[in-house]
Amino acid sequence: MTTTPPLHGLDTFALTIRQAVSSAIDVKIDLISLERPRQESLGEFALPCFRFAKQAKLAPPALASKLADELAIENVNCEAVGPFLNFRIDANSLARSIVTSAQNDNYAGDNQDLTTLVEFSSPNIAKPMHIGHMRTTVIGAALSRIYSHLGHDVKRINHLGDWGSQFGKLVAAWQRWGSEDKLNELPIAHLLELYVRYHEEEKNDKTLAVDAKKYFQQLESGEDNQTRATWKQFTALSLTEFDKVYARFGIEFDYVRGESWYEDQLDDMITWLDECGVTELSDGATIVNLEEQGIKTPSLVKTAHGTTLYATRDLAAAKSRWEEFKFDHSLYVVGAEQTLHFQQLKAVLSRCGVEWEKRMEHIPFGLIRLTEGKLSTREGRVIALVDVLNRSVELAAKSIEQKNPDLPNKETVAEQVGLGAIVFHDLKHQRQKDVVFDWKEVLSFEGDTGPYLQYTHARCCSILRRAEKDVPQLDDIDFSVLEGGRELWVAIGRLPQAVREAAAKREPMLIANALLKVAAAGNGFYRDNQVLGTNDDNLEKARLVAIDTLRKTLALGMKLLGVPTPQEM
RNA sequence: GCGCCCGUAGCUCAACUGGAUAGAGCACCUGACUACGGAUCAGGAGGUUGGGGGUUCGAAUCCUCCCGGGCGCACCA
Repeated sequence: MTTTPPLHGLDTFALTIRQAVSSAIDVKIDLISLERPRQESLGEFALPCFRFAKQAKLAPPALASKLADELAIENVNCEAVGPFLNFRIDANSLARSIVTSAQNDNYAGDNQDLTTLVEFSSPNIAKPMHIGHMRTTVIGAALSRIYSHLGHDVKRINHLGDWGSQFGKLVAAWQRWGSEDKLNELPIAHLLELYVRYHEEEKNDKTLAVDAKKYFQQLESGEDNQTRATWKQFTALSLTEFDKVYARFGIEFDYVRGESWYEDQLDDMITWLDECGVTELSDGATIVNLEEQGIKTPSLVKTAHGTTLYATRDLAAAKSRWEEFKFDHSLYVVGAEQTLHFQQLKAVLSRCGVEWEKRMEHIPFGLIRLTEGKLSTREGRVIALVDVLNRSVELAAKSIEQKNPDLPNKETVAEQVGLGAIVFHDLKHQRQKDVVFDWKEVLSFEGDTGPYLQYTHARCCSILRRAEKDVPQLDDIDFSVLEGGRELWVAIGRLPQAVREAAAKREPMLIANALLKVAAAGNGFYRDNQVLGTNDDNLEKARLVAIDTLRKTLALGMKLLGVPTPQEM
């Protein structure tokens, strides 16, 4: 897979500069990596000369100024500032190059021939989705789109929590206190009520736990019994609810496969582990010892009373996916609290001697906490995901009523803005960090927010709409008119690198930050450069193209993140 | 107790993975012309990067020891 990646945005300039420096100081081009100057005013690229000073037998500042004198790069001016060499791209070719590049539909894209699995969202059946599910859903969906844009064949997998002893408990509760009427009316709420009641009464009623175990064994038996029928009903009802949420986020899965989907592969999994010679018995349970892999806690694949566990199912899922997809990458967008589980998973497979285990990767993210403490479904410390969405949309609607009461499609736009705020807020932070859920902050529409991007996008659409003509062809415009937009062109030109880095680090935040810079520069641009009504056809044409390029770039980035792009708001 | 993650402006977060004077938003203060949308823009104030020590040309970033917070540590998922 050593095809050279396509050059987008500032890439062409970076490459030219690196080539020139490489031959000037006789250092392999791979070793020359450009950085960003401290201040944008210094230029677009910087090269710290410390690393090459020794070989050149010059002090870093001397080398920098020597290079500044010697280098002659077309359309690039270089200047030494102390030990740094700063490169500044000629304004005209910057504008021309970036606009041309960003107008391409595949801007920041690639055609990497890879198969990438992304497992994300994965809510539990019979429980409402809460804000804890938001991060995996939003991050997973964003990563999927990013890889897709880079040409990967992406398989989105929703690994529903639809199996396990909890369903024995739920069925036990259902048998005692369940109500068909309530179930039909508010399915998830009723199931949650049963779940909570089970845990309350379990302490005093020992027969509950006995029943729960019995029902789960019935479920696992594979027979077509009453327990299974009940479970199927719960699953279907839950999925209907989940799908409503996914539809609002604009997310589609390629495979909705719960843990139960791997049910008939579990025996084979245990057999396979036995054949690999990695299993042993411990207190009646079947385990895989991982001490040699540096993990003290063994992986438990079968309980003493013969039922399978989370680990068993995930092992089966991993193997099944390998056999089906022969993936290049298999990413698990799952909370950081499950780090040990994934280490164990990979370690077990490693002990079994499979090579593809290395292609599996846990993408952890910090958990969402409330100011009152950790989320707990049982203790009622939850915020339902739909509540967050609804409140945000409601607030967006209010805002529209205030700012733009004549807007057509108010409801649709309110939905787009409300969701955009939430999605962007989630993706703005580094994955790994815990976040404290704060209504005020999540529902903010000002400053570095989703609505800010949407607003900038809408302003562009507005100008283009008022122009009442098609966006001019590129070969028909005078780029010298756009020389003043340096900040904007640089911001747009840096998006492709942000996309590549976001993909490599599995960190959508990098795109979010790059987009904020584009929007900020864009707002400055149309403030300083009046587009319409200048009575200068040449000027208007070029600036229309500029606005269209800004609009297009924002739309691309927002699409990757999952932030809707209304044309008016 | 052991392992992993985190600690940066009053608050929420950045800082190109070792580079230049640590940057944004919120909140606070000041300002924006009958110009394409004020969900915007321009400016001000705000910092001993939790603390000590070390590595080197150079540290928020790397190593080490403390302090503080979070998560996890086999018959739940």
